[in-house]
Amino acid sequence: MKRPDPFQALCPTRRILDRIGDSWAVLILIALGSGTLRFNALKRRIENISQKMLSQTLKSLERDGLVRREVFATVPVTVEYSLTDLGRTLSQTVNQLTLWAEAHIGEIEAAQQRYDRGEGATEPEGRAAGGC
Amino acid sequence: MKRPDPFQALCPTRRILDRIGDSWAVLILIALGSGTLRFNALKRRIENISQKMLSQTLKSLERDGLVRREVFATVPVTVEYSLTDLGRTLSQTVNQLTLWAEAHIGEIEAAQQRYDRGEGATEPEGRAAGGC
DNA sequence: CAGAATCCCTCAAGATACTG
DNA sequence: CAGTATCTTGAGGGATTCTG
Repeated sequence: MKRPDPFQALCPTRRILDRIGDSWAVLILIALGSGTLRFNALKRRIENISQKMLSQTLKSLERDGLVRREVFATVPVTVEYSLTDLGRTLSQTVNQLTLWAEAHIGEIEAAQQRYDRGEGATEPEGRAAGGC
Repeated sequence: MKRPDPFQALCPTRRILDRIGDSWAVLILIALGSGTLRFNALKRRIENISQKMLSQTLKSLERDGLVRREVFATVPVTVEYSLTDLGRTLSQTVNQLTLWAEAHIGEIEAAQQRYDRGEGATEPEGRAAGGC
């Protein structure tokens, strides 16, 4: 049997990779990883996301079966978003990535400074490394 | 201590996530995961990548300390690319993602069809439709 | 509150051509 | 072979406005 080849542009696996490539989608997955959230709560949680991108990304995540959308007929209407079982497994996998990032961010920044020092970096760099 | 918060736009962790978001970078990481490759070999391996994006992405991966570039003074010149130790650990982490993708592509495609069909059903279908 | 619909504009990526 | 240097485009995303 043939395994999916991510190097071929039309490969389904490639499509998943592209979804991960969507920064907003990943942030939503992470945000919902710690529990159900309403639309505006999600918007407040993820700094700088526009409501357009939020609703658009949520819709495509729902379409992929990763996020569940529940509407409650209150006044005004209430909409809750949560991860499906499938979404939860992806969210956990993505979390591995953020763990890697947190563990290795220091090495990466060190490498960058080394690199920039080797090439024609004429600017006196004053960047502070470390957490947020 | 303060943990990195990926929801803040300037967070280092967010920058790593964005790097993963770079589809070409991920494909290069995967390609080099199975061994050293020369520039044009890499280009042949990854369908549809332009030489511009290849050299550009390689440069930033090198800057991040993920990829090692070695030049041999042959005629014409030979350049070999390989993963650093750091790059290898990231490549393996990314591989988890492709494994997830291969395992769940069927569920996702089923969900999409359900959604496109007027979002009536809620039954989880386990049928696999993947494969390139 | 939870979105849909518009306009608008940048900038990332492709195509092409040239070089050491 | 292994790149660099321009030019051009188009679609992704921001800002804004409107609605059930």
